[in-house]
Order: sequence, then structure tokens, then C-alpha cells
Amino acid sequence: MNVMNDSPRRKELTRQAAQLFVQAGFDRTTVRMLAQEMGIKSGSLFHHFRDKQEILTAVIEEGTQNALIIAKAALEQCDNSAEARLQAMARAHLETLLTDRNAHVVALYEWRRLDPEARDHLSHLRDAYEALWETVIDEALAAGLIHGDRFLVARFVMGALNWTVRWYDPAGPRSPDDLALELVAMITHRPV
Amino acid sequence: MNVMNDSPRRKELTRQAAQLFVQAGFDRTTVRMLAQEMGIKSGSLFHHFRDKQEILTAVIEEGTQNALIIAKAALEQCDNSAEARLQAMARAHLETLLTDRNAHVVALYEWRRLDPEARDHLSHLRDAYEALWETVIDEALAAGLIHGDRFLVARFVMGALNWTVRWYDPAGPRSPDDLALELVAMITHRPV
DNA sequence: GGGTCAACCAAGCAAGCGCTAGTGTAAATT
DNA sequence: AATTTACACTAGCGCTTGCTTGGTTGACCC
Repeated sequence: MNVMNDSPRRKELTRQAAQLFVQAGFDRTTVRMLAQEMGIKSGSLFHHFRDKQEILTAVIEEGTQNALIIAKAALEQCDNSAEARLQAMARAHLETLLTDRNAHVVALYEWRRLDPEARDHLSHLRDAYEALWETVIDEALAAGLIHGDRFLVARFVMGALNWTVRWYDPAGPRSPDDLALELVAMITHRPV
Repeated sequence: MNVMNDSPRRKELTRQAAQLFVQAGFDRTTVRMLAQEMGIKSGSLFHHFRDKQEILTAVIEEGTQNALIIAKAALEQCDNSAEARLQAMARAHLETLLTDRNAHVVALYEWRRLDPEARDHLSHLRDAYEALWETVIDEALAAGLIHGDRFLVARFVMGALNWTVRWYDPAGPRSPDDLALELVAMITHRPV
């Protein structure tokens, strides 16, 4: 019923929606549940979002955009060595999981619930993020830091990292830094 | 309304359900869709399964049990070297993805839709499978084939492998064997 | 040849779903 | 002072959902 603006109100609602989507899954989160969490009535929700789908899109867009920003910043601030850049990307990835965990869990689990247009739009964002990774991995390959098929190595690393949302406990003894170090050590075969 | 038997009929229905769950997701697959795919009416479905939840449980149970059987067989048939055993586990994992892909995709994506009792029951099966992996990784660590924290290495490897369901194309140029070789090469740092 | 039983069907219920229509109201804008 | 905007409300429509009910069919068994 309204515009797709970027009001702070909408950002906050998106954040709350992400939490519910994680807890119950997108399909089982009703607009009434969302409204209650937001402290409004279900009808009022459609003032901020065209429909339920748009809430899902907003959640994933927010998370992916933040990941992209953080990763770019990390690459700019670190050393130029292939190893340092690899490490910076891994650490950035894991740090994003700390700050935007809900959004990323939703992105991983509910991607298929997006309608085709939204998926198309968001996949460009995701591709941009993955392109960063592939660049860094190419550099590591060129530097002789790692070996193998660039496509496969990239997929394996992304898999290992994305899988962390299923077991990583921010309150546990391991920091994102620890994990990043260990992962890079594993694939470069250098002692931690 | 009926028993939880292991009739071949039920196995076939379970297989068909898995396909629909992959295509549409568990929540969006209605009992009417399931019945139509099975060539029966929606009411008849409840002769074979107590409720919709039980179909999901059956799908995941079937897939996990097969994975466990295949992995055990692979370990028994391969050489005793740590590297061979690592390779055998990776290949077995990827071969299961070929034969039982639907069930495994469902297990990955719809796990959270299980009710607590089913989740408890199935997590024991999954733990048994992961225990196999941890054994093999411990052996590889003891043999000096790989290095690092056993917990983290196991999680990273499981992540890299499980992530393959999101991108691996069985019709593509790479066989499960190729992937297994490349993964083991990556973490042991030996040329392919 | 009566009894059993798995397998199926037609019909429908109660609940819940996403979303809409129409209205109220306080603050901002003109 | 008049108008617009932003945000919220109430009430409920039209539809789908998982599941139940009560009954039929045909193959097999002693």
C-alpha cells in the first residue's frame, strides 16, 4: 500500500522479522505473529511492506549488503599479502555471522521461498560477495599459497564457512579470529 | 490411524514425498499435493502415515540410514591408510548425494520443521554418522596427514561436503571421485 | 464362504491464512 | 487555517490448510 522506503522504522521492523523467521521459519511465521512482535496490528504491517514476501526480501537484502560492506572494508584495511587477504575475508565472514546472524540464517534457509524477481535481484548482491571471495582465492592460488581447482577450492571454503551458522556459538571459547586462523591454516597447511 | 510399518509401499511413497519436499519445501507441500503425486486421495495418505510430520521423519530417516550404511561399507572395503580412509569417507558422502539427493536436501533444509521427539530420534542417527567422520579425522591427525584442532577440522570438512548439495551437478564434468580427491588434496596439501 | 484386513475414497469440518477496505488521528507541510 | 502525510486501527472476506469420518473394495485365509 505504500512506498519501499528505507525509514529507520522499517529497518527495525525488518530486524524483528528476521528473528521470527529464524525461530519459526518463513512459512510458519504469520503476519499476525510479525505484527505482535512489532507491537502493532496485522493490518498495519502492510503500511510498511507491500506483502509478506517483501519482508523476507528486506531481511536478506539487509544482511547481504552488510556482509559485502564489511568484507570490502576488511580487504582495504589489511596487508597486501595473499595470506593476509585470505585471513581478512574469513574473519570478516565470521564477524558478520555475529552481528547479522539472523539475517544470514534466513538467507541460507529461506532463499527458496523468495519469488523469482526478488531472487534475481538478491542473487546479484550475493554474486558480488562471492566474486570477492573468488578474487582472493585466485590470488592465493597465484601466490602458491594453496593449490587445486579454483572453482572447487572456492566452493569448499565457502561451504566450510557458511556451515558455521549451524554450530558456531559466539558465547563459546573460540573467537571469529580463531576460526579464521584455523581455516586458513588448514587450507594453506601452515602451522597456526 | 495405522501402524508405522516398513512396507515397500510406504518406502515408495516416502521417496515421492522427498521429491515434493525438495521442490516446494515441507510447509508448502500440502497433503493434497502429496496424495496426487502418489496417485491416491488425500484421505488415503493417513492410512500410511500418522500425520504430515511422520512423512518428513520417514524421508530424513531413510536418507540418513542409507548414508550410514554406505559410509560403513566404504570404510570396510578400503585400505587401512589414513589417507585412503579419508578419501573413502568423502567419496561415500558424495555418492550418497547422488543416489539419495532428495532425502539429504530435505534433511539439510527441513530439519527444523521436525517436532522435538522426531528430532531427538533422528539426531542419534546423525550423530552416528558424524562419529564415523570424527574417527577418520582423528586417524588422519594421528598420522600427521592433517593438522589443527580436531573439532574445527571436522566441522570445516563436514561443511565443505554438505555444502555440495547446493552446487554439485551430477550431470557435470566432475565425478564424486574427483571431488573427493580434490577435497582430500586440499586439506592434506598433497598434489592431486 | 464368512471373516479379516490393508488400501482406498468422497465429503467436509474447524482453524488459520494473507490480505483488503475503510476509518481515525496526530504531526508536518502549505 | 487548510491540507497532506504517516501510521495505526477494526473488521472480516475468500480461501487453503491438516486432518477426520464413515464407508467401499478386493485380495487372501481357514
